[in-house]
Formats: sequence, structure tokens, C-alpha cells
Amino acid sequence: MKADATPRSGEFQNLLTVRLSRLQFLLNARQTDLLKKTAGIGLTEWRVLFLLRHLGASSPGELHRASGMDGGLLSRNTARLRAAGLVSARESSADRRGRILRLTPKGVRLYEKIDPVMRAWRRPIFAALDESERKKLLALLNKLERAAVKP
Amino acid sequence: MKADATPRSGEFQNLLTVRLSRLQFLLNARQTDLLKKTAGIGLTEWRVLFLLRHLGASSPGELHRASGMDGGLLSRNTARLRAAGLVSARESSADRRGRILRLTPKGVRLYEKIDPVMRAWRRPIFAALDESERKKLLALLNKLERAAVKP
DNA sequence: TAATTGCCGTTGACCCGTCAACAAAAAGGA
DNA sequence: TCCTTTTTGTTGACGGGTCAACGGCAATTA
Repeated sequence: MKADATPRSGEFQNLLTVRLSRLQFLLNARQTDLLKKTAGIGLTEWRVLFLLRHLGASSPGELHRASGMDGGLLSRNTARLRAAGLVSARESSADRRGRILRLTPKGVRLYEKIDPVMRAWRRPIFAALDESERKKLLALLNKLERAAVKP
Repeated sequence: MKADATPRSGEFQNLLTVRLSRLQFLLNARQTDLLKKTAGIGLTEWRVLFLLRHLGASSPGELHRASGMDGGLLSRNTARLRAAGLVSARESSADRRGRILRLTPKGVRLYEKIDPVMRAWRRPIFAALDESERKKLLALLNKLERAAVKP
């Protein structure tokens, strides 16, 4: 779903899923752009860094459970991060299938460099909503998610 | 972004873009599923049918401007719909570059068959929100979109 | 009319994300 | 112990979606 300067066809544009993809496209485009420019990594790689920074050393399975991200996606992205020297993987002593992933010092430095950039990006977005609106938005998203899961 | 039964790591899950992709994943999965089963078409193809039904016969360019969808994406999806005999394309008399796309009778019948299914799918989702909440949600999404576009 | 410029739709290349298949290892049961 | 089942991470195949390049055609200008 691409962003368009002159949207028409109100009926179409007001479908919930259409609105959501438009918004997501806009948000992701800008974010990806920033990440590429300031750190040369993609959005998904950034998310992995974020997770490792907040969870500490973790196995791929733990990342999967914590984030809901697909295992394959996680695998490919950590491979790229390892190749870039941002993440290290060592065998788990308890389970030889498992790997323990952790940020390297270089990874930590990159995280600390990007973090303020991302915060700065989020600021004007969040500033568009006041505190009660933010709460309301989260509540609405929660309701929708619950309804969507129901089947 | 996959749906997970037991999300953890609140910090991560509360990032706006993460929440949005989760919700979208849930909504799209179910919708795509329904479409495949009841009509054997994909979500994007359904959107093209929807547009043609509401806009009437249109050129690809008109669909692009009305929907914001990428031209290439439209092209491929209409090709599939044509192959399935749901959409016809004839040369524009005014401009030999342009094509005029329209639903075939078969396409109309399929649309009329799917439409109530999709409405039925949307019902419980929308029912999760009352009227004022729906209004509020749209307003909030609008605000976010405007803030996201700003650059 | 000829040459340039711009528009329209299609195609190819590419990345992202999902799902299914797989191999390796662990856990559990008889 | 041996055999089966489960779990773990990786890989392959695929579809969705974006972007860039292309070819055909129209419009403009001289």
C-alpha cells in the first residue's frame, strides 16, 4: 500500500485494513530510511537489536516468544547482524541446539547511537496525540485485536 | 509480524509500529483466509474487484490514483483477474495506451457473492467498538497520518 | 512534418515476511 | 536401553509489495 498525495474513493480508503496499511507504510518508510542512513541496517534488524538490548542475552526461541516474530525471519536477521559484528552467538551449555545471542560492544555502541535518533523520530508522532488520546488509541487497538483474534 | 499467543516484553510490544503490524497481521490473515476459501482470490485481487465495483469501469491509472496502490501491483493483480475471467480490459478509444478495466458478469457475480461474506467478517470487528469509538479511532489515525507525512 | 518531451501500463529485480520441511538434539516411555 | 515424540534453529520456496527501467503512445513545439 503506497501513500498517495491525493486519495479519493472514500469508500475504499475508509476500510479499516486499508487505513492501517497506509499508516503503516508511512511510518515504516520514514523509519527505514532513517535507519539505513544513520546505521546501515533495516527495520527488522533494528528490532532485533532493540530486543537484545532490553531482554539481555537470549536464545532465538526467547526472542520469538517475546516478540511474536517469525523464527525464520529472526534467523536471517541475526545472521546479518552477526556478519556485521553487532551480535555474537555462542552455544548454550545446557542445550547444544540452542544459541545464546548477545550484543557485542560494537552492537551496544550502535544501539546507543541509534536510540536517540529513533526517539527523536517518535517524538513528533506522539506529540500529535495528547496523553488521553494515546491511552485511548492503545485501548482501541486492544479491543480490535481481541475481536480479530476471536475467530 | 506474527501473532503470538503469549506476548511478553511490554516495551517492545508497545511500540506503535509493532502494535500496528500485529493488528494488521491478524486482520489480514483472517480476511485472506476467507477469500481463498470462498472465492479463490487474494486480498489484493479482492481490493481491485472492490474498486471496480465502486468506481465503475476505470483505467489502471484511475485505480492507482483512487487507491494509492502501486501501479505494478495493480497490473499483476488485474492480469490474474483477467485470466480468471473476472475482469475485462479493452483499449481506450481516446488513448491507445490506456485500457479500460471493468468487471465481467462473472466478476460481478463473484463480487456479490463475496461482499456479504466480507461484511459478515467486518461486523464483529466493528461491533467491538461503539459509534463514538469508531469516530475517535478514525480521528486518531488521521492525526497520526498527518504527523507521519510531515517529514 | 519531425523531434522532443512526457505519460501510461507492464515487466524485471529485489527485499520482506510467512510457512513448510528439515536436521540435530533433547525428553520421555516402554 | 531403544524407540518415539517434541523442541530448536536453519533453510528453501513462495507470495506480497516497492521501485526502476522499458516500450508504446500522445502532446507539444518548431
